Amino acid sequence: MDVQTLCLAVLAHGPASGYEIKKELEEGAYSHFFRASFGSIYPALARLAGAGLVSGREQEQAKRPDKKVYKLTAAGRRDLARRLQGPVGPDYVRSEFLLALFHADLLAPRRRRELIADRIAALKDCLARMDKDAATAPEQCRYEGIGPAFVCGYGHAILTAELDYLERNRARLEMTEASAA
Amino acid sequence: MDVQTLCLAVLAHGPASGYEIKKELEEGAYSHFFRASFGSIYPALARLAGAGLVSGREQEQAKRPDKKVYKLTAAGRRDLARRLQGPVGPDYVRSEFLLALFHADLLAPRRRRELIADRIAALKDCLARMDKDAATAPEQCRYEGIGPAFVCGYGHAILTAELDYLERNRARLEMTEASAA
DNA sequence: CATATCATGTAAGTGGTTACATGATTGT
DNA sequence: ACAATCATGTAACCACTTACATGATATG
Repeated sequence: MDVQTLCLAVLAHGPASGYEIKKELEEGAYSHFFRASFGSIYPALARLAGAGLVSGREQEQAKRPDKKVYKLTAAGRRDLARRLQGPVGPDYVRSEFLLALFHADLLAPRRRRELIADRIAALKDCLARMDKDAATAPEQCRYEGIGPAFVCGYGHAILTAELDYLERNRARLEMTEASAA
Repeated sequence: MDVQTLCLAVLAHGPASGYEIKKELEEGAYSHFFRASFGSIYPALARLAGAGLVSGREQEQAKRPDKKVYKLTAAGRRDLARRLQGPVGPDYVRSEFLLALFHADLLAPRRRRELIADRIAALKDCLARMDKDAATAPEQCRYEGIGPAFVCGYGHAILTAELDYLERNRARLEMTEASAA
């Protein structure tokens, strides 16, 4: 699953520029299950346009640089649907946090506490943003429909479980080596 | 966080060959938060050996190809500890499953059912294996100590939350377009 | 006065995967 | 017979990231 498919997917919810797609990926709902940088988004968009799957139109802006707003073509929407029919690969997860905690025995107690505290803060922050997003104007939301709602609920459930686990079990890990032995 | 660090991490729990490290990564506890292929493991091991962080010794085997068993040197263990002190980056997740469900409106009802059913089966399978592993001989386990136990519990909590969410909410998604509209 | 946001794009570099090469042994 | 497991390694390829190039406007 490459960045091209990802751009197609974001554009399925409405027109956007490369810059806006990036923002969507790092702040929006997609941030929980995908990522991409400018260096891959812009070339992907150019190739999609070349293949006729998206159409871009230059848009002038007052007091801001011009931007190229892309939108899905009919062919692009069909292509996305076709790509989503294909077999889904397994989730790919890479967590430096869990790698570090897996080796808690090599970590100083304060380092363990720091890791856990930071993660708890990040989880709370993320959950707060999700709750706020869900509360504000369900009509004017960029993502409507059953799919986004289902996936957001999925992400919310995972984050809640993580937070719950950490709060219940942090004491086990934060003991000093001496008391743990 | 590269494959070298990962190899160092696996070897911190005991000596292993490249082949065994790969198995550990796709079947063992690490599979939940990291991945790597032979094409990256063997060169990583060679470079670690060159840097004196691991030492390899050829081991002949009856009725099996020879293998090179690597183990951490004192310098390697120090180096791993140092690497784990560094700031941990954010988790990297890439889920084709969630990308597909995010666009449930482009999926046929039976496709949605198929995706959910497959995922539920995979989750149950994974949880069953974890429960079995946890039950059998805590003494002879490759991974002992608080770190692995904590991380396994973490993974278990996430998988359980996913399974729970899917079973509670699958009906929302599996309705036909007609009844959903 | 410096930093952040908005905005697009390219080039170099990297870190990885896939496929290939090789071959005995064990299970179906 | 055929596929899977055990076992190591290389080479070609690929997608993606980082850094660079450019520049206006807003914010602290």
